[in-house]
Amino acid sequence: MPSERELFDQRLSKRAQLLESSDPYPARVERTHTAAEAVQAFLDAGEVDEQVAVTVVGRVTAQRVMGKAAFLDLRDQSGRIQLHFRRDRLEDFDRIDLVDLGDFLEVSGTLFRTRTGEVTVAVAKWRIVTKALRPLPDKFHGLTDTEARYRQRYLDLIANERSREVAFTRSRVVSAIRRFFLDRGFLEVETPVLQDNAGGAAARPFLTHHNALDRDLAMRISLELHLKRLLVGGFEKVFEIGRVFRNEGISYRHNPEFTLLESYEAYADYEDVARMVEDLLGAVALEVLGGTDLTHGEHTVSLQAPFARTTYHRALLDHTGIDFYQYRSVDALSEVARERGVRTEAGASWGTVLDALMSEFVEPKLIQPTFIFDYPTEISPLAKRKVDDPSVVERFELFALGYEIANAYSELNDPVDQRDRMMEQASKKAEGDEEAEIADEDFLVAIEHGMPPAGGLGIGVDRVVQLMTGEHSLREVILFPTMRERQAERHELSDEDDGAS
RNA sequence: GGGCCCGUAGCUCAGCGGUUAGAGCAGCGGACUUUUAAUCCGUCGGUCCAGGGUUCGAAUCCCUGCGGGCCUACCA
Repeated sequence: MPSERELFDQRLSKRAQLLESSDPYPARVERTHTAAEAVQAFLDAGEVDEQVAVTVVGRVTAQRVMGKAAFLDLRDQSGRIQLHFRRDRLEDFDRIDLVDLGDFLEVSGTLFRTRTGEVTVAVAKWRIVTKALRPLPDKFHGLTDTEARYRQRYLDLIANERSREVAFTRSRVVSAIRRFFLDRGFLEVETPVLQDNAGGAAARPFLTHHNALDRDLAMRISLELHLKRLLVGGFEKVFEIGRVFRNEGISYRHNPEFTLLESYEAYADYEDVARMVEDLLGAVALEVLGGTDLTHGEHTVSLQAPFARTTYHRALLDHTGIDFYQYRSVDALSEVARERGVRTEAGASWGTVLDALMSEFVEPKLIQPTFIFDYPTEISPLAKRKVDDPSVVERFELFALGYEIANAYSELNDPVDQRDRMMEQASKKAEGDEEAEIADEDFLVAIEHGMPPAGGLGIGVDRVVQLMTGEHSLREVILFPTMRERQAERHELSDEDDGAS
């Protein structure tokens, strides 16, 4: 019955038939072994047929029915195990007609090895524990339609081993990061997602509204300003792994919500943080991959410390021949940028033009992990100035495979300088720069009470997962990436009568 | 945002101006008690993304829209 409607109705009617004698959705199921454990138990018991009894549960992924016998494949999270049903052993053998691919079964029996060598459950007792109403993707070709893979990730996870692997790797990356910080004595905290003002990064926020308070709120774009308040409060090492939201374009490198790690350590500076980042990435790679080398297409990247280091000024000079100290005005700088084919927008600031040059000529070349130190003050309003050159700050970014992995500074804790720089950002914002930093008065008041010298760090966790998995698109490492709204869903089949047909 | 490509059965795909749009898998009926992409016979199944246009004739060509992918630009 090929139309979606017919397939659905057919399964509904099987469900109704099951209901006559049993519950196709029981709350309680038995399980003595996972699929993998069952096979192992058979091996451990000396591979004697029909000796080891197991009860396994899982989803039916293949059926090979032969009149008086049937083989079904049952899959659980641990793997797959084959089931053998025989008419001469089962009074309810014919009920396998009510089983469809995708149903969940609870099966008890003993283990044996088939003629072709596969460890198999000789089924003595079985029942359907979840009746599925919609068909699964093609058992052989799987699900390849990228849109369907993202919109219906559960189908992707059923059909594609790789998608499961990436999800597992992501989980391991996050727990490795968390363990790294906890082991170093950092306190894990959670700070507000809903805020008066979204600050701490150059990005546009999502805006929302609290009805009871009749108050507009913004969703956070970074974790920074609240974590620093905790430094004021006396915590010396804090970190947060949390979702942030940026109201910007969507691409294979950008999702409107992504996971950011930020850490702050009192009495450390950015040099200390750089060493910590080397340790962190090495530790994560070791735990997730078992080594510090990883291959990405034609590139082999080594996360073995120490990473290459250069400065913003040096890197730009090396890759473009531009010595930005020679071009102190926006106009002069824009002119050389234009000569090199970098178009700059009308209201672009000096720092923005520099950043455009870096993005164009330097960052794509940074395949091996490379620290870029000492950023222009103008594009780093929350970082502490270098003592010997106030036009640059103690800030580094770490690049690998051509994209930014980490961003860190010696945190600006002079409240007067901070206020001045926030006001400068605020006036840019007033002039129409939507990504300029806001002046957060509450934050300024906080640091006016004294924030200890500290090294801060931000890492895009999704990017680290990309690095570790070798996935090209961010959407492959985010289980449910943001998608455009889909109109005219044609999936609403269930509001017909649910028994009959 | 710009450029290129894609959208046909539940899934994977063919058909690219000419009868009534096809195949494999899945489904349904039948045969088959150790199969594993089971096999064999039969069979059901389509808003060819949507709307408009060109044409004697459109899944096929053109336009618009919707959705997606890749590349590119900003951010992490």
